[in-house]
Amino acid sequence: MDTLAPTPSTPSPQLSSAVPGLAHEVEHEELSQSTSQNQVFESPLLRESQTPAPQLSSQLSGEVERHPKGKRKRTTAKDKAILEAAYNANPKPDKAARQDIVNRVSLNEKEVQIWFQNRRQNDRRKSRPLSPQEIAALRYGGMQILSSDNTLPVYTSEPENTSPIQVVSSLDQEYSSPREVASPSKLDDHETEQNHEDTLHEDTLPLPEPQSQPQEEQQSLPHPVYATPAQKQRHAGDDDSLLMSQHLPSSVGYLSNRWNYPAHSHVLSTPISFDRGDDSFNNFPPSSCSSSTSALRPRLSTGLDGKAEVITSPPQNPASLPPSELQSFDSACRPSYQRGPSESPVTLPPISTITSSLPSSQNAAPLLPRLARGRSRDVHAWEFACDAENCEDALTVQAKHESRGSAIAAISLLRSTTSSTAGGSPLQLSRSNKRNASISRMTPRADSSTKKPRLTKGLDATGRLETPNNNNTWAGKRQSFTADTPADFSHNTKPKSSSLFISPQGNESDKENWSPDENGNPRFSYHPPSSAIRPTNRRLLPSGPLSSSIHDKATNPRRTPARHALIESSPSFSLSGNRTNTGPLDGGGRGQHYRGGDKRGGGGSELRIYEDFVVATTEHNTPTASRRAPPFEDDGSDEVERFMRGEISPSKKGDADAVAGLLSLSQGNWR
DNA sequence: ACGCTAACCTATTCACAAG
DNA sequence: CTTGTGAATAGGTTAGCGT
Repeated sequence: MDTLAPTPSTPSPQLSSAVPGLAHEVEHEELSQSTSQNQVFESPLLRESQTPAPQLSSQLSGEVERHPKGKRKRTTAKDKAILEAAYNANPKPDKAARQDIVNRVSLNEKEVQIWFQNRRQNDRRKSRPLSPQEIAALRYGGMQILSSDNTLPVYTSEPENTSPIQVVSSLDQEYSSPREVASPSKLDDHETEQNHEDTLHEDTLPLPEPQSQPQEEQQSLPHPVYATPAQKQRHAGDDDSLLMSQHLPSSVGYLSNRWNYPAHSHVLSTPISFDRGDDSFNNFPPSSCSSSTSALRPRLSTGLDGKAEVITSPPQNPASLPPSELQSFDSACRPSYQRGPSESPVTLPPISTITSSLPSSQNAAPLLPRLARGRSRDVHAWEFACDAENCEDALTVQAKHESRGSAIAAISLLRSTTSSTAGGSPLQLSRSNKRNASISRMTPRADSSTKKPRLTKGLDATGRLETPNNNNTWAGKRQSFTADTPADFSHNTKPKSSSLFISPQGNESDKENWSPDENGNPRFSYHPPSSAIRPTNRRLLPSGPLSSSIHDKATNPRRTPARHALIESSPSFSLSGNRTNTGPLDGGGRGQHYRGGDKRGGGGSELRIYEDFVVATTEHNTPTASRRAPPFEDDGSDEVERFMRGEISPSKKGDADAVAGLLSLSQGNWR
């Protein structure tokens, strides 16, 4: 929106006179001359009272709308362009660079600094890994699409024409890409199943039918290196990401970017978000181990031949798998995770990478400069490094997910993660933590002082893990949450759900999954229903509340699909009913975003589906589910199939919730 | 070891523009 | 009126420096 309102005085007054529409250079010179003097060290306040500024002030005042107290000036398009260029060149300009920029624009240093800050933040948000909820949301969205795609044909009389998109609930519309729309015909039972399986995993959609080319392409994924953005994208998608990218065109850009993030490191790292995961992730196909993994998996999977096979055995929890298998899983996955060369020393800052990928900018530039930076300020670099380092973690994580949770795996993950994090990069840790900071805030902290606890390695996951008693109290201890997981796996005790939620990283990110109840008391989003407590492999699935909440929201026409999907859905979908502020979407959770009740815990509720029977039971229980899922009710085995077939047609009303609920159900079913 | 400072970051709030 | 986005602010953290 560069449509900044150039105030009437438009042609950037200050310069305009001097340099109306000139190129930056020109502008630069002139400005530099004029501005440098004036603006350079203008007090921050200056902008407000730009008037005072000497010569230009008058002009400036014209250009930049002065914003008295409350009014804010918008950077002019021109300035913005300059800033963008500068940003692309170097997202974190040092003082000199900033100064230079200042000279070129009509902003003072402070403003420039802020601009960059905000820009980075913005960038970060975009590239930020999706939270589980978000992913879930997306996933569901994808599901819808898929289902719709698939299903429609089946159910609708017009198999071919029906554009999936149409079918797609409003929610997804934005997301639905042509691709997704894919072939209506493709659904066959297998497919359906398959879709189901990886649902979002389109890549895995092998489909008997040829059409799914995209998928084929996708399948070829496990490339460690992605030279092109496209590849990255693809990669990202190994699973979810891919899916997302496919599903989310518009927003997607941003979503997909997130996923790409890691890609650039050449490492197929699982999106961090996975790590954070709550179970929602588990449902996801292992991102990194796409094909191979899928093959290995005992659940619905794509055959090597690319055919979707439904493995009746519900996706198991790691627990169900013998260690050996887990191992194999793990190993299987690893290949895809191979560390790229870049992994080691992380040199490339993600953002820069991203930026580099961006068309406009001068790609090359960004990277080097950063390296030069003396301070390790370049968070990105470090983060990235961390990511890279974490690849292993990711792998592990992945493995974990794959395995669905062996205690061992989980533990190892947590530990490794922790250690790596701690040792390697505080940044990352901090980052992840910070990301969730809002959440954390929301969550009552036991320890806490008002201040945020320092993010130190020991404190996080590790600490928790080591904290003994965490395991049991299901309720109060959200913090132990992480720690619990492992235990859960091993024990299969109530916290089972927790296992689901475990964040591989084991750090604060887990908090994301925490959601304070209305009272502010900590609780797991998914409260294990009494049944939950049962020792079994049952896993909680999002459902009822979810759907309900979603439903409500979804119905709100006003909400943009994106929002729905991500924000609103997320909460609902999210295992944790509450999405914390940090929504990716909002990225940072702008306060405004909260409005919608994002904060509200939608979760609060009650819906928890447990793996096995859940489908059956839960469905019944959940209003939404019941509504939508009727078809499933009779037998569990086909549920998925049926679902995919569209019996549950996600009618537009299709409300995400419905779909979501179904999905979750189905998922639960698998598992 | 401390205190400072500068730079960053995240989360939020505010304003504004657009639908 | 709602939503999305950009500009600003507040509170924190970290690293480099000087004492």
